[in-house]
Amino acid sequence: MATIRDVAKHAGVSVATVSRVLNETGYVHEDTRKKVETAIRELHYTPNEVARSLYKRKSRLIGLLLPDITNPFFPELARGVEDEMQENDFRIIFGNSDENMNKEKEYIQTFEQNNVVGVIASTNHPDSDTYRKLRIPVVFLDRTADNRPSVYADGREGGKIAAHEMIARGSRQITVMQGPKHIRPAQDRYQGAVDVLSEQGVPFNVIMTSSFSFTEAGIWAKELFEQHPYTDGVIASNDIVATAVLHEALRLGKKVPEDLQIIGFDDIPLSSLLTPSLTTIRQPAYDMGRTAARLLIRIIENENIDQNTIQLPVTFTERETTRKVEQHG
Amino acid sequence: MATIRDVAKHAGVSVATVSRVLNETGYVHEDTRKKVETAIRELHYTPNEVARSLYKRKSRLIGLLLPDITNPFFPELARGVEDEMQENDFRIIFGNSDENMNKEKEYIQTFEQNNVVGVIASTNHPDSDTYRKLRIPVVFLDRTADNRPSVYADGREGGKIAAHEMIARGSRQITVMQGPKHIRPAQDRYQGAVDVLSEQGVPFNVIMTSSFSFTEAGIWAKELFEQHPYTDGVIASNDIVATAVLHEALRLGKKVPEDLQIIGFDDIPLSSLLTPSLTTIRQPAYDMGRTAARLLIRIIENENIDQNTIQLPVTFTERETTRKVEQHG
DNA sequence: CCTCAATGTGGAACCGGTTACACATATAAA
DNA sequence: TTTATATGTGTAACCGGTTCCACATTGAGG
Repeated sequence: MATIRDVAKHAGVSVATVSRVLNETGYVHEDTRKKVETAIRELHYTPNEVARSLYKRKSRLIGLLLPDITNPFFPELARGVEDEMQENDFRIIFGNSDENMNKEKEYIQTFEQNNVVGVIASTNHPDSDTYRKLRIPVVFLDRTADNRPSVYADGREGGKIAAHEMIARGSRQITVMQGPKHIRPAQDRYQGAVDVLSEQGVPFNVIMTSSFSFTEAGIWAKELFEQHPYTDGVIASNDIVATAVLHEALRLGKKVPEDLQIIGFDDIPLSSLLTPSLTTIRQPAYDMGRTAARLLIRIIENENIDQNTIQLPVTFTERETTRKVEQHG
Repeated sequence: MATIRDVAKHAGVSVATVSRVLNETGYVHEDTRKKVETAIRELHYTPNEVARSLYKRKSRLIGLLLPDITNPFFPELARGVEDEMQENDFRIIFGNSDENMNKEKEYIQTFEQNNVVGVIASTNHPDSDTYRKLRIPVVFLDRTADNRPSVYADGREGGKIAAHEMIARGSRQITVMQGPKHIRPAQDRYQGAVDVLSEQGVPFNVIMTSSFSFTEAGIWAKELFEQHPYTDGVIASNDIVATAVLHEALRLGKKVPEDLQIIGFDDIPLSSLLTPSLTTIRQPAYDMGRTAARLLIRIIENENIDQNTIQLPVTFTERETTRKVEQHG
């Protein structure tokens, strides 16, 4: 690999000059620039980012920490982040945390050790020391932290909408699936739904779940219908469990949406391809990723930020696991 | 951030000594080691990986290049790679190529510039200069290249199995969906299926598709039934299009598997949650990822490799979009 | 008691960039 | 003509680690 000194020698100038043309800083005579550029081309030179990063104490890398990329919601998020970062010449060191604080810590440490300029993290503990002590800008994604940069969708509102729509469509024996306790957005959704249901005096049951994994989703679906065989409406904690519930319901011979309505959460890509296609509370995952990336870049580049925490809207995405609401008027 | 010199001063030794205890190289007196370790702890010192990487010309980073993490097959792959790497103290710089040679080049360049020790890539052009000239070990994942390290599943065999099983289950008007031309594994599957169908003299049609995206999958499904309304068996190029075909078939009122059988490819997590659940040719994605990571690590660590290219088996995963085959005997 | 190998430690060069500073030259203003 | 300023370039220190080499010191073997 050619170094800047090779280029300098080849072009008959000093390394400082080469560095200047590389970075377009300081004065460089037009003729000199040409010579240097030729040398760079001839030697196929590309600057060593590591050396650069060492001196500047800043790389062009950012750290991305997500719970589990195997959950189809997160690839969308990741893709949004990546596309925006790519366009701005930042690259990504990526890790899955499995919602596990130790793994998180390990990754955050790696990020620091590699001089990343910023971090985007979906963590359940934004207030932990790990983040408080971090001297690198962080944007929390799909999570909130008071007054720290974050991009998220309004889970509580989503839960409320789900409950409202479920009631409006006539379900009266609703089951709410409470997502994993330690996952904040899951709890928000749950709370939102429960609030509305209580307020409206609609009876409901709760099924607790402890993960979002595909393998376990089926188990909870079974559990649901064993414990509450007569539910006529399920508000699921995300589209994965909603899919499992739908699957189990059909297996049991229930008619969806006639006997049973289901509302999911997230709107993962497959939701619209299910049969019946899944009614869900959509989160604009890709946009969230892009927005978070954009926010982080602005922070890194020291632009002044008008808005630290950005909330993106959730939208009720009506498909076929809910009945049509009667037109009034 | 504390540096090695801070630690040295604090412990009353030279930086060389600190480095020795850090790396467990050379001779260090037990008492000295203790002093240094205390200093490290007291200053919360962690070595700067960038400085290390600069001198050694090797980091603890590896580059992972996948086509599109939004396709549910790849997160499994990625997860396998990550888990194995994590356990061996390697971290990942990640990028999506969108099967686009320019993006690939860009990422490979970033990888080099950041001194990654190895690369895992799903590329359709393993023989391009980009990879030929790369002086960093590469393992091709989900792709083959003669005699270069690679981990993949036997797509051709998968295609054959699909065709055989389809025939064995009585479909006689088979439609094979030919995946994107530029994606090698897709073509292998296609070829495998076509070979068997031709050989057995079973008539079939072909639908060409040009991507694996969710949004377009629906379009091809529609196209399929417009052009070949009487097909009684679809061999899809992957589970995404298979899902779309299933969706469209049900929408058209077809009975699956009675009127129409469908076989997918990959076995993405959602396949088993569809109704009817999807019969598919399973690729052990997670294992493929782990295996590729393991292979790369062995190459990096210069262990001698008995087997350069590792082929993992595909398995016919019988579910509900195919009929039971009659028991003979 | 002497010699040599094993043990223990520090100084300084090095990795490949960036940049502060010194120094020269050309040009414009006084 | 003198002086201030803009333009152009090079030398060397620096970023924070690792490692080569030189230089003790210690202990075993002869």
